[in-house]
Amino acid sequence: MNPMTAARSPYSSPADRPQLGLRERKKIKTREAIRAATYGLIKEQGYDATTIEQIADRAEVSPSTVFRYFPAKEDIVLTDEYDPLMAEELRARPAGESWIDSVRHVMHLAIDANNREDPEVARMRAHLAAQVPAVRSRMVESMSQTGRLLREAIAERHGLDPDSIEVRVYAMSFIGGLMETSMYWAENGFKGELSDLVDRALDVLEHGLPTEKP
Amino acid sequence: MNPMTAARSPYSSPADRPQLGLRERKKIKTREAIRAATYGLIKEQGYDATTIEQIADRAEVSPSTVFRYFPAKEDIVLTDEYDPLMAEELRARPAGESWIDSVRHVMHLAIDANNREDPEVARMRAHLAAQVPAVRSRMVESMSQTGRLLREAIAERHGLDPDSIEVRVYAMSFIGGLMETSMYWAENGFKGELSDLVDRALDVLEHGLPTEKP
DNA sequence: CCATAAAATGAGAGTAACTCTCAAAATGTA
DNA sequence: TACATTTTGAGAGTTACTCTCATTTTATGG
Repeated sequence: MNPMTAARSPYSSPADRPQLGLRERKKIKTREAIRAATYGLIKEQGYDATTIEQIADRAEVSPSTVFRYFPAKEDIVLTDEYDPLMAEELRARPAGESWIDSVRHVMHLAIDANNREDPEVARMRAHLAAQVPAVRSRMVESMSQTGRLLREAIAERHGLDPDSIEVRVYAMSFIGGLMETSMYWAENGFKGELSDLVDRALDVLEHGLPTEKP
Repeated sequence: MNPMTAARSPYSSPADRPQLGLRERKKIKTREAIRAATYGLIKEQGYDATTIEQIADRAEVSPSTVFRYFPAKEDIVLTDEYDPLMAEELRARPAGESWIDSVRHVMHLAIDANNREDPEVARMRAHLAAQVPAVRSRMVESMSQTGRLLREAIAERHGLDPDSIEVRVYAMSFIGGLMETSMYWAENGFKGELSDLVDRALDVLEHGLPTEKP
């Protein structure tokens, strides 16, 4: 599942593209050039002030090419390719483990992988999602997509129909809760560990609100 | 709160604009003309094929005016002005009543009001939200906005900080669950009563998933 | 190594949703 | 009726995105 600030595949180090043809390697380089240009420009000017033309210029490709690699501007900063991996990971968890513990485990995995990759980019994504409606919206869409995988994992565990309203509502309430966790993190200046916030969020999703104020 | 397919204020019948000046009355008429034109065109051609220019033509105003009344195309079909009313209603519920029951009550109120107003439009909104990403996205934004009001009501009831991650996550999980309910309703051809689906959704949000498959 | 197929790129034209500005028209008020 | 205020329309400009087609670049088989 989307760890809310997901980057590339957790296991894709720069070294793992060995016997790819020149064509494929070039494509990867272009993709990364576009992304790097975009992050750079956004850091300098902000999201809205950054145009596709500027991105294309800095990445040394044409605007057409930018759109060939990413369907929309928001996707340049967001796209994560490994949501399916996480869903798989979820399903691979021992059947005896409680649902919440499985989610917790997978979320921690994802966050760790992400931090190992590029913690700054991870924060930038969360920040953009919190600030820019278009980015946030795209992120919600992406997480909802993942929600469909979630449903199946949930349904399997609980012996329910993945298309029942119960499972759908349950899955989406998780998505909503985790999305909000990311927003909270960004809005509060990335204070503390994201994993700790996720733990607190999962507690709420499991048990509801704590009974009394501390 | 957004009853997922909200229309105008539940209490605004055509008769309730009595001693408004000519100016105000005209504005309301223009607003409704734009909306009517939009719904008509969408029904005929679909959302994407309907342009602002066509809408302006049919409503007999200029495109500029359309944008003056609605900030974006999606807002023409969505805008509901009474989310705050629902939040107020929520807070007005007896303090002894359980949180879930309060939400249930208010949701039923909203759905009823909506059905009384224009059930076809209510369905059309849900349908568009399910089909058109831009509309769905705008709806999520709108519900999240409402979420902020929700937080306060929740915090008040539970004696918690409305800005704590716990309350935020809890509120957003409700939003997510109710949003999904609307999608489910639309995707399944509006079969059955929306209120019944909402009840089932709230059960899940309160108690988690049912233990066994029927 | 060369010819040829296949894929990727760039250039350019086109669309549609907005935004801004300014002058004209409609309305309210004295 | 005159004047101030508000609302509207017209038009120009920006930008994200789409489509098409010619050109370049890479892969492949002889």
